[in-house]
Amino acid sequence: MAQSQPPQDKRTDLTNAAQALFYEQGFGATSLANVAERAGVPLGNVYYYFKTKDSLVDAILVDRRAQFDAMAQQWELHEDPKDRLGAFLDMNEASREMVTKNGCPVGGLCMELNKDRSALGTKAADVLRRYMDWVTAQFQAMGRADADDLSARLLASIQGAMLMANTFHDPDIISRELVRVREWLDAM
Amino acid sequence: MAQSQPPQDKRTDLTNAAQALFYEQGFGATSLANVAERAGVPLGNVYYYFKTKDSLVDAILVDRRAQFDAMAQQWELHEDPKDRLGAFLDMNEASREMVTKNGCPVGGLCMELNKDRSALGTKAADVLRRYMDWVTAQFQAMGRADADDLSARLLASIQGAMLMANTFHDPDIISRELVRVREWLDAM
DNA sequence: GTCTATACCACGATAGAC
DNA sequence: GTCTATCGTGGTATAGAC
Repeated sequence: MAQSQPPQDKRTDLTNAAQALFYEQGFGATSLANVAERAGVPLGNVYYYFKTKDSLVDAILVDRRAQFDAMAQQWELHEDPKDRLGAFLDMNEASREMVTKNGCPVGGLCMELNKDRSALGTKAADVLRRYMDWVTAQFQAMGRADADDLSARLLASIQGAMLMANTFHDPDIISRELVRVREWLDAM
Repeated sequence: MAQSQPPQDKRTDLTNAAQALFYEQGFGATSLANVAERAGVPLGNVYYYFKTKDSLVDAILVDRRAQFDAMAQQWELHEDPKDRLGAFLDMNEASREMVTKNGCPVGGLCMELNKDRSALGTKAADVLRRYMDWVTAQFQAMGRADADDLSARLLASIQGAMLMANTFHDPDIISRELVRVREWLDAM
């Protein structure tokens, strides 16, 4: 009974390595040998934890969703939904340097996995959908009837700023867009 | 002297096929065999026109720039710079179904080629930069001192809407964003 | 559960006949 | 200029000893 599933550590090492590499290089450009090396695990052993490469990216998509849920839980400590959205914007501001280097972790996967692979594309979209739903909920709490539209607008402006910041290597594009979003929110 | 360089047709067939496939599937996911087949050219012959796969995507980047220049030339028939930007928005509205299926042709390449390949990433960024510069020029013609910032804002909102429309398979995200951009422009 | 060796295939690129 | 055949590499995935 003791330690029925103890070597989950290795599995975690693999998902962490994969998450980093898929983000930095993209899914297609990352080999399982890369992941194994970064995780300090022999290549052959990867297949004990993940039958296919697809199932590995599937696992990191689940991780990303859980990471969002954990952050959202913190943001929801604010009473005012407007402050919750402000906390969400703070997170985006804090990650601007990373995003300028490698793009949006979620948006990048959505774009790449939607290119051909309908199965994985849908699962990547589910992660972004989680962002959408949460932001929508905040606008609803603010009593806005057009919460869904406002949410799409907020996320689109951030996604676009992240893509341009990444393309032009300029983190200020993100900062300036976030300032505008804050003004727009404050005026509501 | 007659027909000194007549078989440029085959080269054009190859770049057209590559442009379509890189857009639909991404650069990394498209093999030269795919391109050759789509163009109706035997695989080995591809290398007569393009020494490497990189030089092929390089050529289609040049094409995309030329395609933009040709469109911009049309838009500039409008006297009022605000109308020129309106024509640019019309183009985006017209391509919303295509973008919903496969994402932004320029943004997609910028994201993918910026992931690892610094050389090609810069060249892809140059295409988006061309959009930026043109939009900036219109805002300058409108007498706006913050033309560069306004341009980044306009393009970011469109890029973000395109990414979300593609992710969620919903072209209306693009249309709604374009309506807002038009209102924002009209109020200037 | 772990790791080595390897099967198998697809890709980019080249050689060389025509 | 065109096309076939193929080389070499590197990828996913598996077999099987430990």
